Order: sequence, then structure tokens, then C-alpha cells
Amino acid sequence: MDWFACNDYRLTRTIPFPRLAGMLRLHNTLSGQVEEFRPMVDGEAKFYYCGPTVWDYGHIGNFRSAIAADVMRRYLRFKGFRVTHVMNLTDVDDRIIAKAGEAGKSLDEYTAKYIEAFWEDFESLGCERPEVAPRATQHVPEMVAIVEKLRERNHAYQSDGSIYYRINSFPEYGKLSKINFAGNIAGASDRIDTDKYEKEDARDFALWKAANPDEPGWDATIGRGRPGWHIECSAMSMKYLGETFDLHLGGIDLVFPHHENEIAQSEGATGKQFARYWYHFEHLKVEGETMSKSKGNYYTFRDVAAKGFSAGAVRYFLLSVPFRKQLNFTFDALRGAEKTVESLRDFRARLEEARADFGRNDRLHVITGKALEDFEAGMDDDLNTSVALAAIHELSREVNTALAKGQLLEDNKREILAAIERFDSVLNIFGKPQREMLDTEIQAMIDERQEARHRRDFARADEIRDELAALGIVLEDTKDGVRWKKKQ
RNA sequence: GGCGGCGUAGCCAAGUGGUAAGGCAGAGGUCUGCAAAACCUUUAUUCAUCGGUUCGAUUCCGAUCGCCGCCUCCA
Repeated sequence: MDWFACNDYRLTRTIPFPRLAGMLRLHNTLSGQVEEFRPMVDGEAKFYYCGPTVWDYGHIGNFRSAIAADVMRRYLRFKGFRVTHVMNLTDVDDRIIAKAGEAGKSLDEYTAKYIEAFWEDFESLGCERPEVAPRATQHVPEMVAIVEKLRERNHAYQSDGSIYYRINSFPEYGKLSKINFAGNIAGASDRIDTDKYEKEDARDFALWKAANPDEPGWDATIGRGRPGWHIECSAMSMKYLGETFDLHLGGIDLVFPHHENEIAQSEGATGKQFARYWYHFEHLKVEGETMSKSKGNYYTFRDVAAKGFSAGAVRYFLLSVPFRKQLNFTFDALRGAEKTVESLRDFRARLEEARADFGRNDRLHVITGKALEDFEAGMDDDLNTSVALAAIHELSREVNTALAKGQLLEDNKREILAAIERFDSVLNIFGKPQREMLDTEIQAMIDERQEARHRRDFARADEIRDELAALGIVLEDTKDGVRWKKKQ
């Protein structure tokens, strides 16, 4: 895009355009600091996101994480990277085995319903499908291969048919979570049940769990059993992204032990660095408290949708605060998001329909450039979506004003629509732009109302407006005529 | 017991050593036949409390209170 200087002295400090593109900075859990994100291969970003365990419908907290990963992938692309995004589906673990057993179903039969539901919710929340979405049950041979390698390298041992990771063999254990075992054992010793497992060290964790004949299991060189709950992510991430890759995402709760163990397994097996950057999302609270079924504040996305909230509002709300901060979910705030999303969508529709004369308004031109710049600066700063959204709102206000005053010219219109598309390639909050045509019958009613208004038969005009409202058609009178939209 | 995070207007919240973004709600106004929408103005002398450092702190340090998380399955 070419930008030109303008005469408005108040805005000259934002010139010249374009600003040199900034670098994306991300908090890396490994270093505990915000760092410039530099992938291994220039222009290519490969990342792994620990996806859902498909034993139930996803709750709104799960989807905040999924949306966070989605915004990450979209922003990496915005910054010009070619993106490879891998998101696993955990379709085997103790909980799923138990649930499937209760229901008298096979694992696949049991998880199929929730996998389908997950993708449905995922898509209605505006998330893009990752390049690869592997399922754990389809990668058991890869997991077994890693376990074998760990045994060869003396990082694993067998005990009672199960195979455990020997944490003593990996001196860097704890580098991600900075966990201090010395301090733990004093107060939390009651939680470590040393009698339950035949382990060398209480901290050792299972790579492969021996399965009883009546339990689901896989026959493998290392014995009949099922994978431990950490090994799948090591296997699937390295299979699709390589032994060393750029970025690993997940919820904050996964730092320990899940991600710590992934590092131990993967680096133990390959001798190479595993993920180079680790990015963790904070949790969603509900009404200031932890979301839990016993507190009665546990909501799946479907629960919220059933209360009449739109997926667009849920997405907007969940991404409105930087993902590394806790966010407090309240229905009050969600109602606010609903209004906000609606007004942003109205803004774009109004702009699309606006008549604009040939030419360019320099002030608007500069404001548009400033909005793009502020948006990117915010996102570059560890994905500060709050700042990015503020830039969008500011632009919306300025453009609405110009629209009302008839100051919008053709070049501005094109430029602003392009900017919105740019914002939306990252946040995806404006929704689909296309409008379905109105039924001829409804169009006839709108026309009749316009005629009644010209006759100054306002009683009739209001009557028609009310009838349309009952059909979910909301009218907005503009200086050029009338706009309409379908409610919800 | 060990470790980490947070506490900003009615609600959701961003943010910084130099005097408080944005959204929703509220109030007043412009426009309009009315309405809706949009826009304008307005809404925290103040950032949990108490101390300290500093020319200056919401921002740094300490204490206190409250909330959340990890150390156990969890986005």
C-alpha cells in the first residue's frame, strides 16, 4: 500500500507510511520472558497445540484456548509466515476408557460423537481447521517407537508390565515449569501414593501402561498396553513438525506435568531440542471463580448458545483480553460483546452500501493507516488483542462520523474495507459479509412503508415497521433511504 | 508446606515511573414525523489497604487483606 503525506498538522507525526514492519514478540515460558519470535526457517512457522480430550462437549474455557491457537495461527500468517498448525485429538485416556466401558461402547464409538461435536463448535466459533489434526489412537506405533528409543537410551524402565520414564536420567527435567521438588515433598507428600506403583522414583511417570485382558489395549513389541497420557503429544508433534520445531501452545495447566514430560520424552529420545518457544494460555474464570460442575458455573459452548447468545459474541468476548491473562466470564459481559459485535457488523455493512464520490479524503486516509499500524503494534506485543480491538473501534467511530457527514470518498471506502478485511483475517469477528436477498414480499412491505412515509401516513408506516419487526427485520432510516437487517 | 498470577469506574477490562485505552450499561444532546442507528458531551483527582524508595508510583520494594492457579486429571 502506498501512503502519502497529508496536510493535517495533528496527524503529521504518524507519517510517513508505511512504518517498518515490527517483529512479533511472544512470551516464552521456557525463558520466562517476552522474546522476538524467530522461526527456524525464515518465513515458516510450525506449531503444535494440545487439543481437546474428546470425552465430553467442550466448555467455554476449552474454546478460549482453541480460539487463542486460532488467533495465533492467523496472526502468524498475517505476519507473512507460512503456517503449519498441528492440533491433536486425545481420543484415548483413562477417563475415556472408563466412560466407554460404562456405555458398553468401543473407544471409537464413544468418541465419535464428541469429535463431531467438537468440530462443529470449533467451526461455528470461527476457528480455522489446522493443517493436521491427528488422533492419538491412530499413532500408537509412533509412540511405541519413542518408548523403545527411550529404553535404548536408558531413560525408561519396565516394571510390572508398564514402562516408566526415569526422571533421574534427564537432568534438565523441570526447565519449563521450574518446579522445585525439594520444596514440594514436605507439604504435598500425602498426595504421592508411593505404594500404588512399582516405580524407582515417585516422580517417574508412565510411558506405557500394561492393559488387563478386559481393557482396551494395543499389542506391541513393548507388551500389550495403552499409551501414557504424555507420549501422544511427543509422537504426533515430532511426526508432523520434526524433532525440533518452532512453537508449542497449550493451557497454563499443562505446563506441569504434561509439557515438562513431553520435553523429557522428546529430548530424551532424540538428544535434540524439542519446541523452541512455549506459549501458554491463562484460564477462564466464571463470575470470578473457577469453573466447575459442582459450583454450577460450568458451561459448554452449547449451553451458552442455548441461552440465545451468538457464536460471534462468544468468540469476541473470549478473544477480547490477551490470552495470557485470566478472563472473567459473566453473562453481563457477554451481552456487551453481543452489542459490540453487532455494531461492528453494522459498521461494515453501512460502509459497503455507502455511496462514495470519486476521490480521497486525506484525513481519513491517514486515520486508516494509523488504525492498521496500531492494530499490528498491539498484536506484535505478545498478542495484545485488547489494544488491537481498540484500534478497530477507533477507526469505526471515525468512519461512522465521516459517513454521516458524507465525507467518505471512493478511495477511502476501498481502503477501509481492505483494512477491515486485514483485521478480520486475524480476529474473524465481523462475520460473513454476504447478505441474502430479501423475500419479494418483505421487500414489497418495505417499499410500501416508504410510500406511506412520503404520503406522511405515519400511522401506516409504523404499522408496517412493527410487522417487519415481528418478522425479525430491523429497519434503519438513512439519509439515502432505508437499511435493513435480520435480527440474529 | 513449596511456587506463580491477579485485585483499575455499575459490568468486561488495556496499560505505564510523569499523572488512567477500548467495549457494554447510565445521563444529557445532535439528527429524525416517531423510532432505530450513528455521532457529540459526560461518567475513576483515581488504579484493594497500609507503609517505603523517588522530584514524581496505579506502575518499583515491603507488609496486610481478598481472589485465581500449579505442585493430582484438567484449556
